[in-house]
Amino acid sequence: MATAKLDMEKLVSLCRRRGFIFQSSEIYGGINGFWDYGPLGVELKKNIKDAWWQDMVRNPPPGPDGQEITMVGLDCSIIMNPKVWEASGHVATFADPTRKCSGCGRFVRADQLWAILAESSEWMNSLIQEFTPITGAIDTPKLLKWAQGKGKKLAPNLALVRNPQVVLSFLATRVNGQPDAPPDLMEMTRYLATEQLHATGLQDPCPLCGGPLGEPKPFSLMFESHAGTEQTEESKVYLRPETAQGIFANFANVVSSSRVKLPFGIAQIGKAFRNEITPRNYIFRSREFEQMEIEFFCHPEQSMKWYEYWRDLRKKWYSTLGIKSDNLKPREQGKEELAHYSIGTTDIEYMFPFSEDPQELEGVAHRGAFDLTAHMSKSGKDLKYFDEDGWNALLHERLEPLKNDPARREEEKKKLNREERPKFIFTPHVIEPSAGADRFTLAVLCEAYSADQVPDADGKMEERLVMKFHPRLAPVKAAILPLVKKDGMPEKAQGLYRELKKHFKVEYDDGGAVGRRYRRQDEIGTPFCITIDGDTMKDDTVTIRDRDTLQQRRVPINSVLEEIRKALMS
RNA sequence: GCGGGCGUAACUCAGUGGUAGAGUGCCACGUUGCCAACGUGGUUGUCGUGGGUUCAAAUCCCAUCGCCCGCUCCA
Repeated sequence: MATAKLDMEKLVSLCRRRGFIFQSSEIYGGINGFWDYGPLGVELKKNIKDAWWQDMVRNPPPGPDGQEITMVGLDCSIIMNPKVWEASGHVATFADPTRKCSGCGRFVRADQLWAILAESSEWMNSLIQEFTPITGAIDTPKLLKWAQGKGKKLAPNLALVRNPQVVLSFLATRVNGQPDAPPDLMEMTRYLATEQLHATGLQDPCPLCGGPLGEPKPFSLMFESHAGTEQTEESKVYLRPETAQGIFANFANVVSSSRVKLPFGIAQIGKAFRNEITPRNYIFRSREFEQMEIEFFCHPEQSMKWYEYWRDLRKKWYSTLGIKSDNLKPREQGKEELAHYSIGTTDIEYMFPFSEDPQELEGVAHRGAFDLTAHMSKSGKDLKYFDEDGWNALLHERLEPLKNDPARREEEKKKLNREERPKFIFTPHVIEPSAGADRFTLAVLCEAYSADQVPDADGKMEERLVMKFHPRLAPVKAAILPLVKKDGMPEKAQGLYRELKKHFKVEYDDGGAVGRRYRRQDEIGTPFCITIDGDTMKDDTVTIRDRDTLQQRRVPINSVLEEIRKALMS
């Protein structure tokens, strides 16, 4: 743990120093849970998003039966009609009134308070054995003893524990005042939680520490804003907490406009916002983040096959971009963990250095027909799919034999329309591979970070900091370096630089000794250094230095483009 | 949100009431023919922020913001 934490700090420091990631609004003291990508960070993240788009949308691998699969893209607005979030369940789920304990600061769902107190509150379970609520009898000495013993440990902020004399006297007044209506368990508990009855009225206790709970307040993980001039409840809008709902809301548009047939997927990369209670672990859990999501629509009967396809494909994708499989942990969620709509979910997790446990990079969820059904019922629009191919095939099969008997043919057609056609109209099931672009960027940074030993000019071994990015993801693909700043080398090098920058992000650097320049490139993970030396001037060859092996190869200057391209395809 | 720790240059850090520092980096010039070379010169600060105590505050006190760790939350 100690070494893991150290690595993380070094990584954060490197990312700041070299311009990968900055804290947002730093000159104003920063803002918790928001991050900026610097000049190198933006290249890295863009490469990640481009790789995803290329490999999943433009060139997805064949499906489970070797067939080509259909993928299209979408880019939806961040703010949508708020009804979208009512339909998806986000408004309901997050509008749950929550109460904050002023003692320990923890939050309790208001509607679950008494259930939690009755079932899983440790101090309540202990306290309940000290009195006999059925008769309403109160054993004051027993309660006092509890308050001074077990109570001190279990419920340090409970009024009874903090000030037993006063609390018990309030309770006694109540019991003696209305002997015909003894307090029930709930009322008695509230008395025991109340220290200043006249000032505050009866209090509800925190199930964890016994402290008084505040008023219920709706706690939403969604950021709110207003659209339009008036800031009223009617103009309230939300910043999307996920990109997925924009896809569902556009399902019918895509089907009717782009000639796609089931099964097919819709992909989207975009920002999402969640007002996380505790943003933590660098860019891992931030309040503004970017998702790379696919909603893959398929026939319900084939959905398990597609679920497995995406689960396996998505894990493999991370490996092809240089994430060691040892650090990648697919984890099938347990039944109790699953969201209520999900038939199955696999989290693809990564062993980040900041945690002993693997943390989620991506969730591949089988969402069934939940989302389309929800939007159908909320919007009143038909989002079912009509399998025309299947229907036409059936028509052909049944009507072809009757082609010489028009009357029977017509009759059979009517019958099929009545009895068989509805079977080809259904709500597709959805497989959702939902990846975090920032989380993967962080994983790539963690995975790439390494220190090795290399000999310096005197042959002495010394530490070298190197970011071993996959060439495809590296923010800079190659550095063009004149060995020395004379004899026409800079000019020659600049010529090559101008040629290469048409194709890739490359850097030109003629400052200082070449060794220093190599190390600088190592630290930002540039896979290749192209050096122009004296021989280049004679025979138009250059050396290509490999970041990881430090080996140099001499190649013709006009083959450099192809050499880099080859590495990017690997 | 609670508890604990921390906050000084781009980075790592020293500085415990009396002139704000070091190393690294970065920039320029010279030199330099292959792995953080060398020389010379230069560069960087609201000491996180605000207030208080004091003749005097990076240093002591209070508040606040941010970061880290733990709790909690994570559809």
